[in-house]
Amino acid sequence: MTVRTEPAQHAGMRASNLALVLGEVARTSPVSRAQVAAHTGLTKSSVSGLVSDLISAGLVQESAPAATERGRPATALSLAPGGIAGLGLEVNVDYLAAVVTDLTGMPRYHQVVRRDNRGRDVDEVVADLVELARTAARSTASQALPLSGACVAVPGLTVEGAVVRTPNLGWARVDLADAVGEGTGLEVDLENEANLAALGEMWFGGHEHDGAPLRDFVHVSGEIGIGGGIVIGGEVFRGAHAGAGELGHVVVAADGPRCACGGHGCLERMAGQQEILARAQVATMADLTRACERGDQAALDAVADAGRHLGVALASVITLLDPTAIVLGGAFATLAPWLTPATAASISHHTGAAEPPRLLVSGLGSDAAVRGAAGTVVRRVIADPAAHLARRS
Amino acid sequence: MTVRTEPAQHAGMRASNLALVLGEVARTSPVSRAQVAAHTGLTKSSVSGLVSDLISAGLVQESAPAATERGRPATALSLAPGGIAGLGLEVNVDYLAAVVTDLTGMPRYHQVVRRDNRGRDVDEVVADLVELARTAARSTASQALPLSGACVAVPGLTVEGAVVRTPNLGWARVDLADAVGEGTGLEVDLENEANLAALGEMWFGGHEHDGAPLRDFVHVSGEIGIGGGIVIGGEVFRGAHAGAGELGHVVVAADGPRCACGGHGCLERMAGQQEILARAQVATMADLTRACERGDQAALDAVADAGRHLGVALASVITLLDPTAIVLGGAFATLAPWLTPATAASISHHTGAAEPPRLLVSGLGSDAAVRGAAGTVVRRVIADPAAHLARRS
DNA sequence: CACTTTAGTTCATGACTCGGACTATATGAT
DNA sequence: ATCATATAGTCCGAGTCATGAACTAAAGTG
Repeated sequence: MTVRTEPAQHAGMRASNLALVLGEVARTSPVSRAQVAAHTGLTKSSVSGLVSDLISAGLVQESAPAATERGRPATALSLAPGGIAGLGLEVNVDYLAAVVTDLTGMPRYHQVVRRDNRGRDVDEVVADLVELARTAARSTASQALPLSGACVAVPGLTVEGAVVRTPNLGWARVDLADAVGEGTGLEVDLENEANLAALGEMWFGGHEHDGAPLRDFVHVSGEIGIGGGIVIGGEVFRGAHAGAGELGHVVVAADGPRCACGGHGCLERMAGQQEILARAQVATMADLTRACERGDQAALDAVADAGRHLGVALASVITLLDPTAIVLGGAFATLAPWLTPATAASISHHTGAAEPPRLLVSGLGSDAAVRGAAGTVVRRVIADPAAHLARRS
Repeated sequence: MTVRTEPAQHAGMRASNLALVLGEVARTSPVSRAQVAAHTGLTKSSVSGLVSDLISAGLVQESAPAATERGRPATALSLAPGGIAGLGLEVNVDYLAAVVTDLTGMPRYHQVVRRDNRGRDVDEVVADLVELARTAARSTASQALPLSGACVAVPGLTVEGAVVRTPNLGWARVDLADAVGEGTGLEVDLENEANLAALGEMWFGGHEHDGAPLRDFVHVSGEIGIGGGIVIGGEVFRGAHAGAGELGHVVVAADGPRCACGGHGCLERMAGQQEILARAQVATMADLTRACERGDQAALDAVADAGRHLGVALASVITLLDPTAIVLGGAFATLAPWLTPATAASISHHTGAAEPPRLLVSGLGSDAAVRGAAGTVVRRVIADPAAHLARRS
């Protein structure tokens, strides 16, 4: 039922099959050419030709023949770790970060610069980010890894390479993609931090559902604000104006107080960090965690209450989107031991679903977004190797 | 970023281009071959060949040459009204319905049988539906219209041709697709009534956004229950287990009473027909409409209150899904004059969105789902004409 | 050491689309 | 009238790419 918009030509056929083969290699490596042929439905001869293109492009490598049961041993194919790499960057309220990931998803460079960026001059922060990116690029070059591009995680709404607004950072109309692109010479994309965290969690979080990686889930990131990333069929769901997934502003109390967003009774207003800290009567998240650990009742009550509100929001998410799992990330991951019991109870109190989604806890912490950003770059090459071949020829 | 799963072969290339050309003809008819070539990016010679296949398959027809500015006049192409047709069926709480639609979307047969199907023997109702389908098929045959298939709208959850559960009809595990298929000799699909109503509204409702048909919206159908259909990029969004879009069970009152679904404070429990009628102290929806028309305060209050609750649910839908519009259908369309002011106010009270989606009212009434069902069948042929060519050869 | 089994390559065949040459049919200028 | 120009559509040779069968390669088995 998909509306087709592009003509199918011979080049497109080859591009599609290159992607098919490379995707198979990425998913189940090591594999032989014969296995790829069997899994994809292509013939052995076609696969041979396609693979030789991918090898000469440096995206796939052959390794030592592995003996099979009988017959001629298969030459194993896998993604080439030295083929290309992707640069992930992140601007956030209290840190800047950079990560370089190779084709296999392995991190090859990692740097975090902690500093409160609220109130700082925007140009200064951008300059810091560009410097961080250039250092990462130099390190990558010294490893003889060509960078394919960069992706920046931003805690707010982005449209076509520009930051439109970031509620908790106070930015508006910043041409961040251009700035980083000029500073590094790379193609740069911008994307919402919550969406990238969700993707990072999918690719690198190690969660599984029925033996396969999660493909339909909602990722909740409790940073200063509460963000949400919706992943459907392995892809981020953005809505009509790239504003989808704003879990923090789902209504959890119809008669609730006014939120900074202009609405009333939003989840973020009722269960955001500010509210939890105030109710627990502590100053920082670290203090809150310590208070919970020593069994402080005010802290435990504040967290449980936030968990209940979170459950109300998630109940609506579950009935509307029917995901297979919910992943709690950011501060919610840290608070999970005291938060999730209340959340799970609240979800089941508010839904009648026969098959409730699983409630998982993120293992990546605050790295999820940068790693997702770097992953986005290399995944793009895996999804369309023909474009990469065309660029380097 | 899409994961490719099928090899691209020559036949697939042609199939894709047939769909591309037919889609162009469907979208902008009448068109000339030259225009199709310009819009699709295919060459004139390829388009000629593809069009001649589509004409000999009876899907496209040539009409009289229309004079252009200069040069040789173009032969106009359009969808053939006599090519194929789709049968849409609907089982609902208080009626059965059948509609036949030709390729152009024009209804060629329409029949509704009103009768309360609650409590009736399931086999009897199925037999009635099959009889309705056979009568429709006979009428279609007498018009020399070949039926391509059928689609049944069901007020509940369906999985692979079987009804899993219908809360308001009390059915469970009914192999409806098989029953109708055996009775008519057609390929039969089952689909949720709310989803089909949303599609019907998109294809036949006449709504527009920026000059183009709506492609990202949420359709709310207020029948006995409250259903929701989410359309994203022109396609129904189903979620991981086909359970997405259950707007009726979004939480609108965290401390609300228990709902029939097992949850608490669901929209349907707070603003469903049962609740509205009870609060307005009238017996039927017709009575309610009359009461509203003559300005009865209890009725007006009951409807406004439902509108407020609906607004809370829609506020969450808007922040989560970011649609371009909300379409109110079913009973909500009838009650729109008294309902929408409260709903719109409630939405803006609970969201801080800069660009609130438009709140539209359905023009199709309770026909939306059957027409959507019939449309689904013909759209499938338009989206994949190669499959149709293969079947008839 | 022949036989079987599996992996991967080679090459002729065929199904496409492309692109340019060609025909058809109109309008407008001379 | 006649020619130039513009546009629609067809025809056919050329090029691209997957297929499928025959072939080579490299192991294990009896």
